[in-house]
Amino acid sequence: MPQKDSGKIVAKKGSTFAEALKAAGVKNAIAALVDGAEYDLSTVAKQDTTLEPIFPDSPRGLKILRHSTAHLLAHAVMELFPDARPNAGPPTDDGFYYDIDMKPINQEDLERIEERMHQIASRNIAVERENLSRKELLKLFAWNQYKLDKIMENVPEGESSTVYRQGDFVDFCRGPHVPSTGYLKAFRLLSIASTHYKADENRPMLVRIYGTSFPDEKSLKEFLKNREEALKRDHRKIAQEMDLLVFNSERAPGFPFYTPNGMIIRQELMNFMARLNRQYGWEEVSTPHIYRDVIWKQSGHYAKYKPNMYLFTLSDGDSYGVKPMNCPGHITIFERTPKSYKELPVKYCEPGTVYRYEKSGEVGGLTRPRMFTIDDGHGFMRFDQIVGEVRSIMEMVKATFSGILGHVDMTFDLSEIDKNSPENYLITYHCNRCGTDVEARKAAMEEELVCPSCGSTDLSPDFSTWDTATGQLRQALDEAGLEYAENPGEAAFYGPKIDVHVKDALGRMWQLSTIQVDFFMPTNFGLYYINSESKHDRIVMIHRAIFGSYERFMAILIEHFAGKFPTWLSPLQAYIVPVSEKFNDYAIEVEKFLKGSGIRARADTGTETMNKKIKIIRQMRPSYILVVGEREEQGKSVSVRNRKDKTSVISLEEFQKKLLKEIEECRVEQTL
RNA sequence: GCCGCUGUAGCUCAGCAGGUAGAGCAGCUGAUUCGUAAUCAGCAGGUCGGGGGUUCAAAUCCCUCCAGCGGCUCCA
Repeated sequence: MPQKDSGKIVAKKGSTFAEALKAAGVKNAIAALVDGAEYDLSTVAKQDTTLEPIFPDSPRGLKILRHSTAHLLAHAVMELFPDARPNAGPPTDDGFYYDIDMKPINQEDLERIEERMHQIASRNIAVERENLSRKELLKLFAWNQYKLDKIMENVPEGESSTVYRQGDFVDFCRGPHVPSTGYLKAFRLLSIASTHYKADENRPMLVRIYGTSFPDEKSLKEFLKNREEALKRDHRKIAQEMDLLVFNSERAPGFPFYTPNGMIIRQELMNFMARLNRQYGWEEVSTPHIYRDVIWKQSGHYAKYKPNMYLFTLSDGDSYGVKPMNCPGHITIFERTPKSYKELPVKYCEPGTVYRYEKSGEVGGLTRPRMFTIDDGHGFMRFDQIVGEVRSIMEMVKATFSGILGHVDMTFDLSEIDKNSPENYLITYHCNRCGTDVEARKAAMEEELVCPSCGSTDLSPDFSTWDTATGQLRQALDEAGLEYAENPGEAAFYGPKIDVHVKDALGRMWQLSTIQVDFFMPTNFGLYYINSESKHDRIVMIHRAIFGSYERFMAILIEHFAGKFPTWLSPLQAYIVPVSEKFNDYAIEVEKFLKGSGIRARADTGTETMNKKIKIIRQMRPSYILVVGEREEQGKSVSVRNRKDKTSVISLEEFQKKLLKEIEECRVEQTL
């Protein structure tokens, strides 16, 4: 059993951390924590040192374990492929990888490498840390340009750094690592991929081997089982089985086509959102999909987004762009009349379909399509209204996910400006000579920023607008009692934002909702309102989406529910099977009765046997299977089989009543 | 876009030391009328992703294009 926190352990001067832990009766530790820094167990205390053991089942320990397993991987590769040149092998969220310059390998090679890793692990070779001077390091790794690059980048002239050695294998590394290869027991190589050195297309291609590692076999098995489950739930596979959508790779690569079944789910989600929007004061509008290029120039999308847009020019010379975003359309509606401060906020929403050209290698399934529909909303408001509106949107977010998933496990990010690189953002600059304020995003400018009134180049960034807006987002989160992570540098260039992540049934986090404050576009479009002093004042826009996109959200729901949608979303709510042809009439009667109240019911009067029908319909994942025969016909009842294969006999009217209630309430669990 | 893998019937896949295609399911026809996870028989279905080349002969070998999948953020 892994040990719990064993309180304070002191390594006496001159003894190793391993000895100290042993003396304290601590077993299974793989490293030690001293003042927040991680150390090898072989570290010798320079003075009496208070340390904390790191166990492999803790987050820190797991990282170390996986990092060591990455070394083991490189070690095995070097034994099998002496020409290989390892680059980098870090731990990741659920395992590790190692990037190696070598000839492409196949699945068999992967198995051989894994086998060799087990061999090396069982040799239980000590993993030893050595401190070497820069010069020694460069000499040691003279054979490997990648390591040389790292040494030169990371070890200043005249300084030293560390390597880790296990037998013949040595790696330039900060560590810490497990004491010996024998600590690595439960690991598995998962896949072969490839990657450019430093993610730069112009640099050489490296083989990336992914793997994972756990403290024990049981956790590994669990992980692999989970992974397999995720594969089984792949939305592309289930969407195929349930006939929800198709892709036609020749006619429209990357564009989803919804079939009638898929459209049912999509439509239900849209209805759900439409209702919520009405409830929270978001008015639905509809905007064109194609615009003259002038609007894209004005919005700034051309400057930043042009390579991802579908553009065309007609024979009369007019150029058009298909919309990659909905905001310009909503702005066009908003600006049709001047607005008084009393009218704000104005909130428009639309299930807005956008088209974005994704490079061929980037498209895939519903998560990266080239066309998707955002449950988009743009609020136009005064500065002082941000907090209230953000809070209201947060309520919508909560209502949405607790309503659809039945529980809410969410995390929040507050993405802020990186004040060290103001040039990347649209901010105000204050002229130090004449006091004029000018707004600019320096990174997008070709010439130096000068004061528009006096021509001075002495301008200082003024973060006050950003600070206020960020403060308002923070306040909204605080007032809602939510915990959140603050991420400097993650803001959009036009304003700070809140991102919402939701956990699915497999424990994966998905970024869904986003709430963004925007100063940029209102400026570009010259949006204003008339304040109480009859003066023009600045409009602030909030962009928000709750599902994100219908496509992506559907994909996530498919995987979350493994296709077994709550009844209100299910394309087939009642599948009716007559016991034999004799009862076809009653089956049709049941179908008609249920359909009459809007239930998606289908009687199968085909010539197959009942058993076969039940078997085949399984992949369509109907909510309920109704078997009807003589008894049911006599008693005007149905034999109901739910998704857990529980059967019950109930009167037809009662069934209809209960089903309607289940649908009406968007119940996640079946009630029958 | 780049790298690797893959592309054979509606679906899942076999065939690939080169000798012009095969199975199961789905579909169609007929028989069967059946109480909760596949009744039986027959039929039909593919210019093997597109194009080019090598060859007497290409699904199979070579080139090229297209598409799908996994990666291309985690840094020693």
